Amino acid sequence: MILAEITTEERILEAAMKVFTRRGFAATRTEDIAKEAGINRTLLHYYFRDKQTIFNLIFETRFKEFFKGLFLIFEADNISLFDKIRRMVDHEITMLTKHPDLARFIITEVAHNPQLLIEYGTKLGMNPRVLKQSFEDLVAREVNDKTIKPIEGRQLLMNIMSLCIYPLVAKPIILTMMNVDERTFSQMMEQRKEEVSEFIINAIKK
Amino acid sequence: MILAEITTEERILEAAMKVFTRRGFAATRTEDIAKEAGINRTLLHYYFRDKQTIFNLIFETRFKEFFKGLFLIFEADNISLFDKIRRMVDHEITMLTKHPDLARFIITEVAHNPQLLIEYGTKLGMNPRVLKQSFEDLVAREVNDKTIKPIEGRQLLMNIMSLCIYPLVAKPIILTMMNVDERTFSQMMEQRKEEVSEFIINAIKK
DNA sequence: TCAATATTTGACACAGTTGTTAAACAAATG
DNA sequence: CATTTGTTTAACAACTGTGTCAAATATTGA
Repeated sequence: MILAEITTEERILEAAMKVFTRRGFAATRTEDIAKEAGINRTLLHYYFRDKQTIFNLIFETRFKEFFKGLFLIFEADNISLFDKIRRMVDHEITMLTKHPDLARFIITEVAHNPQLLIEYGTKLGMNPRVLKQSFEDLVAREVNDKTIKPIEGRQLLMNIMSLCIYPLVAKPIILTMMNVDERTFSQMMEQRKEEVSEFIINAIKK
Repeated sequence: MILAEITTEERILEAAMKVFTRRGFAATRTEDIAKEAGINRTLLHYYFRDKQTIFNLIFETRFKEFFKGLFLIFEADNISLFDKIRRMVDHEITMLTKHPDLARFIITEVAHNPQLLIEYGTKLGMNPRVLKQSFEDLVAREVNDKTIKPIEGRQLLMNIMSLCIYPLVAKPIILTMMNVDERTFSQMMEQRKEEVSEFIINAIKK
């Protein structure tokens, strides 16, 4: 086995990532993962105990992917609110465009099993309340200084997340309803990277 | 069987609605539906052929629930853009707050089987393109008249939908991440009915 | 009360999924 | 070449879920 090549173990994880993310835990068959990886089911158990074990590995990775960058921006200090918004929007849309099924996957799995959020959240050392608080404080300060219109930090945060995440979550619906192809959709998302930040800033600036 | 009482058939459909909406098709067991309805599995097959039949009935109902009101507003004539936005936002948030799992259900089922959207869309006589076009025309006119900042109709539409729908879709995540209880969440959604329209209008008005 | 209808029980066949095992085979590595 | 490691094949047991059926029982309406 040459080092530069990807190992079978990685191929399996890669395949599991695809299938689990597309179909979710319940609808995924281990056979589907094996087929996607180009191996058979026995080999899958040779490397990993069972379906649940693989899922946990995948979920941890994808969970991190979904939240990590965002929390880095939350933490970032000495950045103006508007710049923070610009960074968040750009990061979220860029990341989700690269992984179009990621948000839907995380949301539906957490909806089916809310415990996952607690478990992997703490496992990755996230402290939502502290980080969220820092953003809410930042917003409250700007409101107080009357540099932006009055708005609650958590409502603004929800708005930012909504505008970035929803289009990807609802992508299968949007493609049909708006009658656009994959290529056009990508262009629309590209366009949003700029426009959404300005949309938000226009909405709140005085 | 007294007429005023709900029939067993209705009890089953009611139960199926709850379970399917919460868990989706793949993760739902007919046993779960029977238990939720307080009857046994055999009776379920006595009234309905099979799981798929029940699912189709449920999906059609919920699909209509999700899209109907929105399309009515789309169609509505002689309404200013801003009023149309206000109506859409109010309707969407009100409807989704009443049915918190509805949006996630429709989105995930359509993501698993895009054909559903085509099938039930045409079945219910929706013509997305025509309706969407009327909205895009309205926006284009306002942009042309320079009464609002330049924005594509479809981007604006996506923004409106995002701001209304995402918070409900991501509710299980938001509850934990923002550390709020059901009651507080409801209040936040109530607040959004007013604030989101104004947020949008501020974002686009000149 | 009688007959029709609704509901439960228990059993069953069938299909699908999961996880395991033994044996054979292939590839790579010393 | 001999050995280890990776992989496939085939078969299997256990379990779960679906759909069906016959018989027994309960409920209702005529």
